[in-house]
Amino acid sequence: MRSRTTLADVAKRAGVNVSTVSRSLNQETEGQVSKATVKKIRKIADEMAYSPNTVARGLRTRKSMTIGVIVPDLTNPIFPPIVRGVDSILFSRGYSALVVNTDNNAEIENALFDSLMERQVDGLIIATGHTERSMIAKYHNQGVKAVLVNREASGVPYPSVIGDDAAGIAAALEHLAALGHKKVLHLAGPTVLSTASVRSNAFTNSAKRLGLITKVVKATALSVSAGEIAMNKFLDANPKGVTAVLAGNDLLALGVFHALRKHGLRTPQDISVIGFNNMPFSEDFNPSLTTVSAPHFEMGVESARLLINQIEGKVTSPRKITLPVTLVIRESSGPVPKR
Amino acid sequence: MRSRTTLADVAKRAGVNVSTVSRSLNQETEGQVSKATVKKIRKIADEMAYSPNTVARGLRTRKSMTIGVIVPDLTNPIFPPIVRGVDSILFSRGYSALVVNTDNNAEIENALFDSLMERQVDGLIIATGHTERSMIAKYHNQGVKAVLVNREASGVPYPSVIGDDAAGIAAALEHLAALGHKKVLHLAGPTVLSTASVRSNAFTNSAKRLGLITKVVKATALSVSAGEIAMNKFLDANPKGVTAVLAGNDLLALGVFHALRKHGLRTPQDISVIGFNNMPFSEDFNPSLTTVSAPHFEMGVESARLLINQIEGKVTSPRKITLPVTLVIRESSGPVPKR
DNA sequence: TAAATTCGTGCAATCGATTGCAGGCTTTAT
DNA sequence: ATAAAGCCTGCAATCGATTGCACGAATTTA
Repeated sequence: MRSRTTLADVAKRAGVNVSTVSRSLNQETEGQVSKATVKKIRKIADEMAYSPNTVARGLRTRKSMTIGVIVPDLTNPIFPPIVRGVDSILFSRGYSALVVNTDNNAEIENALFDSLMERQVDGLIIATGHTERSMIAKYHNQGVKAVLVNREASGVPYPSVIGDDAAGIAAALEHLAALGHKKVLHLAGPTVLSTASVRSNAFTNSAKRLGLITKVVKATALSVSAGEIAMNKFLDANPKGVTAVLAGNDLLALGVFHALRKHGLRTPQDISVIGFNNMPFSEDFNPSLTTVSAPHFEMGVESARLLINQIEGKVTSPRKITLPVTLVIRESSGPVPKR
Repeated sequence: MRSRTTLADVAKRAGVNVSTVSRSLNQETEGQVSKATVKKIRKIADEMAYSPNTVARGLRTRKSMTIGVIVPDLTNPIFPPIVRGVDSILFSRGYSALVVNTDNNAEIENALFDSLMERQVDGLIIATGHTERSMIAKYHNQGVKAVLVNREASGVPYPSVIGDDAAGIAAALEHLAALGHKKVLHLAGPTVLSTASVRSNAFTNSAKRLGLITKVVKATALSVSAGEIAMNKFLDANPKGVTAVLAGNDLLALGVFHALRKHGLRTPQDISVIGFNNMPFSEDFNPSLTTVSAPHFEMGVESARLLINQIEGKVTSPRKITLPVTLVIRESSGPVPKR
């Protein structure tokens, strides 16, 4: 890389001290310099295509203008919208995002955390879902500013942004009940993941209120293959156990589709399926997936706002933002089959 | 953020100069310090949980250990795998990736480029597809190290990593020809995007070789909605014009599905559809999509390798890496309908 | 044994910004 | 007219590392 023009270069050409150049180019300090000088220096800086060295500035100001965004896996389609939401706010405020993937692995997460700290990130947006509090506690002990997104955060010392999972689950179950379903399976994710346990609890509560007969099975991960395996196992044991499945997320629901197909069952004629997230392309599945739509982009936006407020010491923002979700009814849910 | 322990802190506790600490902790320079001292300092540094300040180091060494990754849009599902491939290599070599989205907008791309330069990135991985050379030329003029990924790069001064699009298109057309198709439509992306124009040319060549009757229509973007709009228009004009469609990518193919459904046509009974990329979940579309599978993760891996070699001045690597692609036959392609 | 190396460590400059302090020059107030 | 206040600008320290150079001590060589 060719070396770029520095403050000193501009200063020399303008015949002034670097400090004057620095003050002239900075919004907050230009008042300390005469209008004429500011104008002259701005012009010269423009001509020389000066642009500040963020690294040098960061060293002096102890602010890197960089935010670490910790997600489990970017190839899970709910995360790109969150990241883009985060980015949209960060960029407009001059920050950049350093996105890292943990693959839900604590060891990797630790290494990534260290790497982010070495890079002097100004804060963290955490979208990983482990209920394990120790990691979060560690961050907090080190005085790290952070916001949690898309994960429950009760008892945790950070603000959070989540979708209204309980309301979403309730809406889904009401929809199934209205279609006449009485026996419903919840295919839950592993309870160590916070979204999984929240949705699982919501399922139990709502189902009881609606008087539904329920079963719950747990998948070992929030993935298509884990969903397929768990559902295959369930169907082998209880071929006619339920008329509907509420999955912990859309990936699990997709796994359910695969399992049902393998068992020769049709959706929704034999069994209805509902997912959660309304992830991209869920409308294009076969059949299109009834699911609870969560506002991932907005979640990213709000979490970035919260974090920046925290960093810049603005008024204390709400500790917890819950965004509304909506049930999107598509082909995969239908009336309970007639006997 | 609480301030972290610095070299000076360790030095004071060890009763030595910072330079000795620095040399002791660095792989390449520890030979300059006595074994005993190294051991003692390492121990103290460990106890004090010292970890280097990348910003300060970067200022001095003029290396930020950061790479800019420029993509059009992270929510396009082919990019997350590329990014993760890039990341897997970068992380293992101590680099971090700063991923930015241009939305195919030149103005935004310029602003992001400037921002990346200010952050002193050591190099760029460019996955945006504009055939526009000016931007790339500008990068090169500024002495920026870069690698292009998933885009044609002939006449451009940077190495590149691409899938073998021509072979993929050929395989797809041979498959259609074998199924008896004679009249095939190519739904191309906008020619300003390099992948679109490469595939379009490959289509024309292969089709001629196979003796197919062809039509080509261009969508205004590589997106589902652009594909749907273009295909609707085509079907309105030529209801029975072709028996198969080869789309420029999977998103366009999905748009074709939508348009066909709207026109009451079945896939593949009435019209076969083939996509390109084998993006995640294309196997779950309705019907599952026959498509050309491109190794996106590996493309990310190879591009990161190429870039690091370039940065670290290793042996000149090949200028262009072409990775093999494979046709994945699924439900959306079938025999030509009988009259 | 003396000279020449080698070894281990410290000193101080450097990377490119920001910023407290000081001082010269105007301007305003008395 | 003179003191007080304000306005500009420069000097120099600082952020936390890396690294060329120097120098005394230890080791090798002749």
